Amino acid sequence: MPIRRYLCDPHVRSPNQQRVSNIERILDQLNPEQRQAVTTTEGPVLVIAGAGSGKTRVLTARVAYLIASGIPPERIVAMTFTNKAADELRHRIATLCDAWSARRVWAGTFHSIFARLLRRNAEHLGFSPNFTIYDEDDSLALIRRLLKEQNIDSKELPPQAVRATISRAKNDLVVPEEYAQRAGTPRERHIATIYHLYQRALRRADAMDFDDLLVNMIDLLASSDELLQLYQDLFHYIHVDEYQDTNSAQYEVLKLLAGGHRNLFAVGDDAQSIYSWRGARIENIFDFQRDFPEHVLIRLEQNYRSTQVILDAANALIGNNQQQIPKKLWTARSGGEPIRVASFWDELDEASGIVRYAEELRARGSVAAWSEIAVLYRINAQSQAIEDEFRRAQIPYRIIGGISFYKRKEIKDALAYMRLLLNPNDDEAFLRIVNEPPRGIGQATLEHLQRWAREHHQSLLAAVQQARSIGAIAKQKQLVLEQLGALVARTTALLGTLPLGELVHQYLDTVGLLGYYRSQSTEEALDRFENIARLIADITQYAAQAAESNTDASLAEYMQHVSLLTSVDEAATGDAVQLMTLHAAKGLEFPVVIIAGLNEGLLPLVRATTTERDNAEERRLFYVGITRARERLLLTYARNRSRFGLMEGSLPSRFLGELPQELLDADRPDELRRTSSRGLLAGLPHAEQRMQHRSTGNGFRPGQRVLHPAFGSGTVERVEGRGADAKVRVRFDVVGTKLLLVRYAPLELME
DNA sequence: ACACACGGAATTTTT
DNA sequence: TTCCGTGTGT
Ligand SMILES: Nc1ncnc2c1ncn2[C@@H]1O[C@H](COP(=O)(O)OP(=O)(O)OP(=O)(O)O)[C@@H](O)[C@H]1O
Repeated sequence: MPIRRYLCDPHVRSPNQQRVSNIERILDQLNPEQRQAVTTTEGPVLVIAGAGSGKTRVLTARVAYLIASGIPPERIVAMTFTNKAADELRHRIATLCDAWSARRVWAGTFHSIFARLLRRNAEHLGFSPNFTIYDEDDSLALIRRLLKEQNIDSKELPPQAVRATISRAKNDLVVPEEYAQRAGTPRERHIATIYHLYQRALRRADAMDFDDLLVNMIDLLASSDELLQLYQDLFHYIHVDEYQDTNSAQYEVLKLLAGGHRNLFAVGDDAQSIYSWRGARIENIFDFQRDFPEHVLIRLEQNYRSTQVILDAANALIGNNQQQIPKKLWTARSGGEPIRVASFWDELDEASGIVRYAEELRARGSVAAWSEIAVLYRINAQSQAIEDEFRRAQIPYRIIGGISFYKRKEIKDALAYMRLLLNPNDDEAFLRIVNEPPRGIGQATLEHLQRWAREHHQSLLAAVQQARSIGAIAKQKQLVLEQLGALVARTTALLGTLPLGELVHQYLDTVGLLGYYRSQSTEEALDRFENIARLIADITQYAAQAAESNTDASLAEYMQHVSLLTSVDEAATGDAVQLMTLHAAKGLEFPVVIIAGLNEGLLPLVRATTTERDNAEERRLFYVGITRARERLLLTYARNRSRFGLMEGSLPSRFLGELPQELLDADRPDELRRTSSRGLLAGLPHAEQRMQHRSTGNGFRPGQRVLHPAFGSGTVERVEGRGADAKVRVRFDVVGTKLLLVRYAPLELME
């Protein structure tokens, strides 16, 4: 069936003065290659280009160009990596075109755009429009419950591992049946069972997890020709930013949506692919070329962001990766400050060194604002020391990502109460709040309740509303439960009749959550109380804003917004140094970038399961970090780092040795030299080299002598399981036998 | 049902 | 060091 093509050639339309000048304005800011990418509006276009070459700028300009050419904004989709990036895109569109268009463009993460579409069409898939989006905690709690029901010991099969496996299966488009068929080991068969039950439970709870938002979107489009046609036609121009980090499920949807018109525009850089652990496939770049053979491939080669020095360092580093798409990248900004490589005694010293560096830049006037400085690190835990130092120096700083406000316990409890108003089948939410504040409902009562609910095919909330008929539960508790149920029902009926903030306030008050925290005098309780107050204020503000812009001010809308927030989305306030992980820095740029913790084992992060492929990804991660910098780069490492509260010697990262030494201004240049040319083991101390052998195949065998930093030496007695979840029973010479998870335990093989 | 102490094990990255 | 999860006592 041919798809109706949308008329969009600007030359065919009546030349409107305003429009033409807009188009000129948009194209003026681009170089010829960029312009080609923007004006090639029909058919598939793939832009593969290095860091800072203007990929995001091109994508934005293209959306603006289409709008200026008369394409209705609601027919344009732009998939971004974060909501914040989507907001920025909208903002740019508002300037380049107009605010009305900016609001109507479909800009957002895959997850948030799909969530919208799924709500509109929920019935097609047997969900209600108010379905709940389960976050990781909800999934995990559910999986724990299922494991218990199946009498599977959570030590044998860690819930987290099950969750990760299921998530990965979904992103790879492996459905439960298929997973079950492929399951070979007992462990896999257990996971297959849980996977199946998990999906059934989600359905019953009228809930989807993050991954379902992708999978169900595919199901939706695949299940109905009519819907597929509708959306193929509506979304006439599809854009994808950070294409190198899309996964199979996302690509599948793109193929479906672009199947008719084939107007798919993707920008990416294979050298910046850093989410393979989440199912991202660099191969999607090649699949694009295979599946859209008529595509136009565009390369951008000028970097507008960084100095020559920074770019040279980045290029040299990434050259150490074997497999990559060759790219040229040059900059007109010749020269530049050398890259400082600072060495410190330990991480505290390192943190204060970082703060001193920031202070100096500011004092010298090299930066005009704190926000021009970013501190990047590999893992969130590293932020602590740095944070403390900034606080001590009274320099404003802001942590991007980390533990989000919305992940705090009291906030999640409050949100769970709210979830029940929208979705009475949300058992996970119910279990979260049933005894929060404490109502004297314990395990025994809950088991009775759950049994009754299961036997009567009712949700827990529904069960509670008829608690009096559950004989197994003590009279007094029946009453408590029934009250709770009635309260939820009553509030649900009030939805839409009261201003949202007021309703939530009242609800959380009557339900006893506010009073619970208010009545305790501990600092922690006070904190929690204030956080909930902040949440209510946030809701009130959200509702007001929504009312102002004439969009839906409903609770459902707010909950959706909150569920799909990404860690970097929280709004910036004031002038502050930015602290974040290297992952969170993707797509950003700063005049000054400080990368902390350039230590072997930390960047690259080495774990028991580390492979050479992981290592290449660590290198890309460092590449992303370096290329965020415009003017100045400071790289730091510590010669000692504490692990488990124990100080240990630590070596500078092998990656430092991969940077051209003439670009560096290093405290201890001799330390950075490459010990041997290449390979996973290069530059590792002896103990760590031995440790590596384990992951490269020389596994544990009974009788093998091993060394553990805390338990000392011992002998392997037994090996259970294989791969990531293998366990070893070790009889230590001093402390006796222990069962250790190979993946985590810092065990070394001894000769 | 719940508060508390104890012991044991361990540190990724996040839509 | 700090987080869990389990077990104990009220
Ligand atoms: N033609 C141009 N003229 C002037 N500045 C440009 C041009 N193209 C891009 N820039 C600037 O270069 C910087 C990098 O652009 P952008 O973020 O779009 O690159 P990118 O390829 O998406 O980067 P990355 O992949 O590293 O995130 C931005 O500050 C942008 O404004």
